[in-house]
Amino acid sequence: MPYDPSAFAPFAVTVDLVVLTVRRHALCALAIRRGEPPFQGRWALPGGFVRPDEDLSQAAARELMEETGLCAHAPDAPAQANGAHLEQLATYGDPKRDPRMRVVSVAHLALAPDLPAPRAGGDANSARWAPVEDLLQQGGYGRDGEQAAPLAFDHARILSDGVERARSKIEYSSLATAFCPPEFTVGELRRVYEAVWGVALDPRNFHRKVTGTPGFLVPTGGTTTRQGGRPAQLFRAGGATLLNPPMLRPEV
Amino acid sequence: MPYDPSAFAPFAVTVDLVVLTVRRHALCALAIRRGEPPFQGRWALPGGFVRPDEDLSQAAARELMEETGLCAHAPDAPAQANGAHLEQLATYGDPKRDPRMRVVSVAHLALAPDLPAPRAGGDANSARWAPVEDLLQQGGYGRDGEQAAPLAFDHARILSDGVERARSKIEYSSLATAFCPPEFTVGELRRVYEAVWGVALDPRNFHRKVTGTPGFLVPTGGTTTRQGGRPAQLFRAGGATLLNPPMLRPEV
DNA sequence: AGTGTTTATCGTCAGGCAGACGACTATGAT
DNA sequence: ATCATAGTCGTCTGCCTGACGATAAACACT
Repeated sequence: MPYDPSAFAPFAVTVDLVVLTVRRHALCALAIRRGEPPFQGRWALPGGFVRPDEDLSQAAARELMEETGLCAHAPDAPAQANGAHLEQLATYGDPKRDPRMRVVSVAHLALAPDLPAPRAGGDANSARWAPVEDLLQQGGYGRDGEQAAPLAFDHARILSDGVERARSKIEYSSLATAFCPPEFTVGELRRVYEAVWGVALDPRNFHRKVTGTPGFLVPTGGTTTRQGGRPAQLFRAGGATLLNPPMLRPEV
Repeated sequence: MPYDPSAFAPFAVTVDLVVLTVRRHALCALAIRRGEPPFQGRWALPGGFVRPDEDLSQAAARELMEETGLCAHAPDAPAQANGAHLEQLATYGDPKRDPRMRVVSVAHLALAPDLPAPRAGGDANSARWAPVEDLLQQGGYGRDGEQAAPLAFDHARILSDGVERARSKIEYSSLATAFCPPEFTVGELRRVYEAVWGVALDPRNFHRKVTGTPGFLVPTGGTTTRQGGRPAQLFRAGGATLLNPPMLRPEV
């Protein structure tokens, strides 16, 4: 019986963002410290309400811009400088997920290159990049000895789902380049895979694989020694989005 | 600025269902004929409002039961007889997707074995299994010569996304068994892959692949000749959910 | 009873790709 | 000059897949 006016209750609809980047060989996510109850003082994912005239992806892109200054290039939007990959992740609507009211949150996943310090309404103290293991471990201690409180709401679940999506998606797509600056070396791309998967990869087999996949990497002609050692070729991301055959994640 | 009460507008939240099955060697979806405006008389996906005290997956399972009589076994629910696979697909929230009001729809994907005739509130004329190509082609003619009007709302997009999810997911998971009855033969499973992908597969290589993947199929000891020809072994779905290495979909 | 048809199942073989790893190159640091 | 670091090119072996031949066990005819 669709659309019987007495049959539906109003919901609040929000977007939450899992913004991932690779910093210092670790997969990190953007976390915001909550300034008000509930969960005051706890870390949470950035997010906010969807506006009445906004599509979900627009709302996610707007939040991403507000929190990080990144322009998202979704599949339907033109690519931009300093852009990030943005895609819908999943929707969370447990009736008790927000103690105040019924909130349905459409989570999005954003992948960005390493950035300068985050900003959150000018308050640098209330936003940070944190390794995802630190954010996900329950009741342990972070690297700085600070007690690691669980994330607010069901954000640990959302973050976990986002990380798993990223881990599996770089297997069969060229998405790992979204973690890299516009020009990058094969070694830098390999370190992205190593950080996201948390494993070590053989540099020689990795080089053979990525340079041998048509459309994955396009040489720019330049070289760099910013990682030390012998100069490495610079590449841009090629047009291919799907990797066939995929990059296999080592098991166990 | 989360949760400023003046900052959010109420939305209606619905679940829509992409219910897929394999009938007569074709991938079919459940379609409901709309009895009221807008899009009166057009075909649409089954769905309905999420109730105030219901989780999204509960709402989807309830709608599935109402429309088909199937009990969903989601990953967190116990398996049941006559059960179907159910998972969240994606969420659609374009401000204009429903002309009457702002509706955010959380689409779910259900996979079911071939069933008896569908029911829709007792009105058999308003629900049917239709090949997905018939539902997705715009302005053509269905097999029975009937003008094929596009699906209501953005349901063609939702159905298309659901079909693509199913097509890709049976590559790397054991999900194709969700289209089969509790006991099935290798040939029946192969016909599922052929119908979902729309290609012909080599029976010998397929047999080697599925019987050689540990945990995919468990022999029950029985045999059947319901497909004609030499008796075939019967199998149940094994415990494995991920196929490694995957079943590769032939390209082109 | 024999013949053809259908479906299932086992085997063989060649090519492609991945993991393991050796060898060499080009830079900066000591 | 030597070392450490990182990048790049090869080789070899084993596994998996695609392409197919061959056999097996049922049913439907004649």
